[in-house]
Amino acid sequence: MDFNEKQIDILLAAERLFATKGFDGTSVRDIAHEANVNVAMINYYFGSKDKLLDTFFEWRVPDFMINVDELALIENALDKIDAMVDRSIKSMNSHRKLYHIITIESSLKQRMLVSAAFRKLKLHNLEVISSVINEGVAQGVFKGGNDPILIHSMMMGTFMNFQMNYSFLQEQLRIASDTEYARYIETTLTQFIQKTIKALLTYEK
Amino acid sequence: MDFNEKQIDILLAAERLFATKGFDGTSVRDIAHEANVNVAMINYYFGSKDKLLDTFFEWRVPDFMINVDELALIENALDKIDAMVDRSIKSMNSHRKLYHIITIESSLKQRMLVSAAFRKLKLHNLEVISSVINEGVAQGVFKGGNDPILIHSMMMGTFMNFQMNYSFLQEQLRIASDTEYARYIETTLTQFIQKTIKALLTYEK
DNA sequence: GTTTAAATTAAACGTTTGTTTAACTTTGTC
DNA sequence: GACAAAGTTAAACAAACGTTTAATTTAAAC
Repeated sequence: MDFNEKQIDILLAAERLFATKGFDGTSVRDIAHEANVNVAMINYYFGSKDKLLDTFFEWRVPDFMINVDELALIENALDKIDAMVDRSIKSMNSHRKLYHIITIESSLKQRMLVSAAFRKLKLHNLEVISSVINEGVAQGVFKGGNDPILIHSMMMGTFMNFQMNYSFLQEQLRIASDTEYARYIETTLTQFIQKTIKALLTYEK
Repeated sequence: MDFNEKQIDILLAAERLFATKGFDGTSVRDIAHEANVNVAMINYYFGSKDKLLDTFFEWRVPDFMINVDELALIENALDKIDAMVDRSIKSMNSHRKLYHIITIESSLKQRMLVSAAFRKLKLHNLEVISSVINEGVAQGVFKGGNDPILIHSMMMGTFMNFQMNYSFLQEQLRIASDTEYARYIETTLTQFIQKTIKALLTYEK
């Protein structure tokens, strides 16, 4: 999957506009204008607006996959949790606007290609977190009886909530800039999720 | 705010369609057809499509407010957490499709009226959870140093994640019907969030 | 330098969008 | 039963939508 300069202009323009106005709220003319290309170029290169979204997501999806090899090097189960959360949040946060619109689009309609690719991504990440937890349980570090699906949902949902309610949370947390908000997510929020998972996995009752 | 039969037909039709196709993805003709009314009736009664969404949300927003009086009767801090989570999830779950589209819409653009009402709602619920936690800390039941904003985000985000990825989660949890899924949210998911919050608030490190 | 394919353009395509109009029917009031 | 207001309708509105066309320019190959 390699694109020429103009195609990348279009993909990046689409990313910016989808993130602020959503898929349906963005017209191909908006994208063409933002990318400084003729309207017809979008259909010429990508076929259709729907296929542009599909292509776009497939272009980005590898960035969201949790790197298993990296985790394999870590022995301590608690450290593994920390690392996994850290990498997950960092990758989602670096393309958080894309993650935002993909979540919205695949939740609204079953756009086949996007939803299928998104499903594979979630499945991969779910399997990673499952194996990390199971390993910790086997080592006797973690208590059993916790469904990885719920922990995965908690992590993803808490992060997504920071995406979807960002203006409310910026206000509440008294954060002025977007960059400071991004930093907050990669420090305080990350630590919170790490702490939450570890608290859960070692909780008595 | 009282509506006649036909207006309620329109509001309910809009709720169904917005939930499945989103706001931008739903046309006024779709709504008119679903509600078995003429297209012009929507503008006649609500002014515009945007105002319909505003009116719609203001119509439903009281259902999402956590009832403070109910919580005041409970003395034990842990029980109070349980009750608060239970009521929050139940109210969101009973109108979960609406909550879904409101979150999406207010995250995409600053629809003034909707966002303002939604902001007030979140502020109210955040204050409730803050006071419950602070009370528990004052009683010595909870450890201090936990930001209520993060706990609130975790609860809302985890629930919302079950809304936005429901087809993926239905598959993973091997749940066949929507009603069974709703029941899962009100039992297993609710217990998970309750446990998570209590684990956090009593966690050592 | 000619030929062929790819890239790019402005214009037009047919639909669909939200909204308004103007005619008509129903309902309630005196 | 006449009158006014409210409710309801089919039709039309202009604007925006995604997409396609046909003409033109650019680039590459021989």
